[in-house]
Amino acid sequence: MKFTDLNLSQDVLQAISAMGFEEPSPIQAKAIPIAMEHKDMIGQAQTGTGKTTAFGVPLIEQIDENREGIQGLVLAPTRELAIQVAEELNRIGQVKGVRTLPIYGGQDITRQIKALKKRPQIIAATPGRLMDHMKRKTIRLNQIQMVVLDEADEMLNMGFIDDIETILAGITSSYQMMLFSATMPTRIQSLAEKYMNDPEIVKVKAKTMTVKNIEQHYIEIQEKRKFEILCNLLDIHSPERAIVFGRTKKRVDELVGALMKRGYSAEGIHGDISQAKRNQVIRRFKDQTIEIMVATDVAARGLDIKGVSHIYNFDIPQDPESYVHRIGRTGRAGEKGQAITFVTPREISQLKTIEQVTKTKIARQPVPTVSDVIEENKQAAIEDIKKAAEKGDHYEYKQIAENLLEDMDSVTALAAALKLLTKKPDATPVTLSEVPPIRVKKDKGGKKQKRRGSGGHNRRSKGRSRRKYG
DNA sequence: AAAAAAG
Repeated sequence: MKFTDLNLSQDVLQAISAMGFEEPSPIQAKAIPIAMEHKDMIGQAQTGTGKTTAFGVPLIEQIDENREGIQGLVLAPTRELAIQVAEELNRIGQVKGVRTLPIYGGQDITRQIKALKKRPQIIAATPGRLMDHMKRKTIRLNQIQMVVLDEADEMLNMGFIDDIETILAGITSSYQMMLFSATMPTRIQSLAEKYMNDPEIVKVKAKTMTVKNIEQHYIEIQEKRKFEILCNLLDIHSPERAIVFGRTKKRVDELVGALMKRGYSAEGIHGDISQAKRNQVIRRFKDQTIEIMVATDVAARGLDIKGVSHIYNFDIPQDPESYVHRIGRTGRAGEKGQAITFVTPREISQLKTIEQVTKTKIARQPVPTVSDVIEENKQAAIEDIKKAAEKGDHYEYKQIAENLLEDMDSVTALAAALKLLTKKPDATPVTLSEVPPIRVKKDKGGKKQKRRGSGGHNRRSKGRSRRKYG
């Protein structure tokens, strides 16, 4: 099947082909025709299945670019995701002239208000800031024709369901709705029942859900040795782009510091880092100014960055779902990817759970040693010499080399040069502070945790007492 | 216990 079989406008087809797409992914092939008939739709699809284009194409097609007012609304759980969705929609809508504006917290609101005055037809938003605009009446939702809930289960996990309901209640026009979610918990189902009109359900089969082109391994390792081993792995793999996932914000900060101390180009991203900085880190990671991005789970979901060759779970993820999302940042668009998870002996049972739930075998890998690194560096030095020899711009060195060979034999000279070229592993000492252990959820059959009744908004008091030190 | 999201 081709995009040209989907009854799309010339403008959209041209934009898609400029983006380098020819064949729709399974979810796109199913979702686009349904949505084009103005039907409500639920898409159960994991990360990396081409969801954004699946809702983006019908969304853009249905926009009247000559009309004023916001006609399309996409809600996403994280700011980065909102930005990324807006970028993708802008690409799809480029030829047709449909403009999408990202609306998210942490960015100067007057700047957003100014941008809203330029009349985007679509906004891609995180819930909090959108509600802020609604209260300020700087956004009108009386022209909305299509609403998309992206990563709905994650928005549920993050406690956005009430916000979503508030937002939906604030839309005065009638609209078509598309909902995307990797899982379908009851609360999502009831949300769908309440707000959707006889939705068609599109599932992407488990086969395409599992991420086949990602090599998955784990290394059993003591907490204290994690950093050394991470460095060894980075040296051996020399990844094009790598994401290192840590469990806490503090952990991420410390890892970045430690990596930089060892001379790696790494920057961190987590919820306490300013939004401007977060955006900058993503940009720098994309354009390869930095090779390593260290992140909390803020970057686990949905981020679509090309050329992420390696994922390192420095700390094992909380739950199987998080695992799937984290490793899904690699192996995108048919590329190959490697995911390596550090597991301390006490965390082995969690790894087993991940294997069971994801129905994949995660193979154990031996701990890479310093001599592995040196071996790898030797190979790299050899490659460098070969490449330089092929390049042939070393004319000025030839005479020196010949002089040198009068004093010693060629093997000795080359061996010495190779030794000099072989990088030594950096052993700058670093210490990371301890990370609090994960409390393992025990599901003692039947007793389900329930949310407290309505009005049970968990508000944090300002003067919340905090234990200082011991 | 931690993370995200409105300041």
